[in-house]
Amino acid sequence: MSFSKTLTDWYSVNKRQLPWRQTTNPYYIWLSEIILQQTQIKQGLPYYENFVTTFPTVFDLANANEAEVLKLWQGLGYYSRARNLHFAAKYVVNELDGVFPDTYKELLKLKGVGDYTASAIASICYNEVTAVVDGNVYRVLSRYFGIDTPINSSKGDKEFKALAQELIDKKDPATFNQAVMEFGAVQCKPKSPDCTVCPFVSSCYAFGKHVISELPVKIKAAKVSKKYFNFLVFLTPNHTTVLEQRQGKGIWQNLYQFPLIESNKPLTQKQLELELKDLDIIKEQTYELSLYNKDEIVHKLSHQHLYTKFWIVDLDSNIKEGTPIAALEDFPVPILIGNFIEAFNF
DNA sequence: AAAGCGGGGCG
DNA sequence: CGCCCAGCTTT
Repeated sequence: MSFSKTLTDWYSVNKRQLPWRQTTNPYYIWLSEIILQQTQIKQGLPYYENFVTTFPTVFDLANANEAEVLKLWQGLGYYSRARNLHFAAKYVVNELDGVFPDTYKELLKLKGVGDYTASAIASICYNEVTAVVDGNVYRVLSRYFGIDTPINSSKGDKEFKALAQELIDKKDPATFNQAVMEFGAVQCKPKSPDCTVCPFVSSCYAFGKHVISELPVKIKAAKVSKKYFNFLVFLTPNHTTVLEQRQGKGIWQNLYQFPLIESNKPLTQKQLELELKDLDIIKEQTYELSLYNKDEIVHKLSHQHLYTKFWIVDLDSNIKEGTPIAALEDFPVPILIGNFIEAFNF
């Protein structure tokens, strides 16, 4: 039996029921694919439900403010996905009369849509024969065929894409693509897959050679850097604080946070007080400074570890541009800030 | 080609 | 603690 047939037979028996499998509406498929980039289904599912409920059509999404979109995305990470999602929705509405692109090539023009996502939408919604290559596909193909080209290299990119394109079922690319991903997620898992119940066991290279745990090959990432974050939580007599929007290019772009003093080493209270003198908010003010968390909160990103202290700055008088404490929940914030807001007794 | 970008879950 | 997740964009 062919690779494709074995795979799709497995899929017909083992596939999970998921909301985006009940539709071929490109708007919903697009939403699901963006949400699921680098994200496990269990984590992305509630966000998908929220998005389709809040923004039932691409017009609703396009008409929203970016902050509303980011708020709904809060906690999911990789926030450029949300910004690009919103940008692309406006593009579809304003430039394409709300009609989604219907080819791989045109889909690629949407911000946030790369090779994988364009292939997924084109195949699932329009039956275009273009193979998806995601983390699951890398794993399944590298093991079954014994390919040790690093998956995070340009050579690996081309090699696996070409192989998947050979294997894909030309008559039903949508089912094949979803089947290979589902197979990778459910059966050919990263750790300790149960090969005794695998339909490919008799012909799988990695199983035969006992190299399951060595495939796929991936070039290791550089070591993570450490940063020291000092957030200033201002409190005023009339129950406001200060929240600012992150600018520039780094992490959490366009999300909100408490005023931040970043340093290369941990700051003592004395060192921080010196920094405070330069702040506009503090000028001419008397205040009382206290440290909220004695032990630093370590927030781990893919390649940064953020050693975080929250400093409470109790001001004697009110300020002009304060954010009412009651309005805090309306702003999109990084989960690190969100956790603090939830825990702190304002 | 390499770096940057989140947060959660698992062994 | 390291690794992985329905990857993309920028440098």
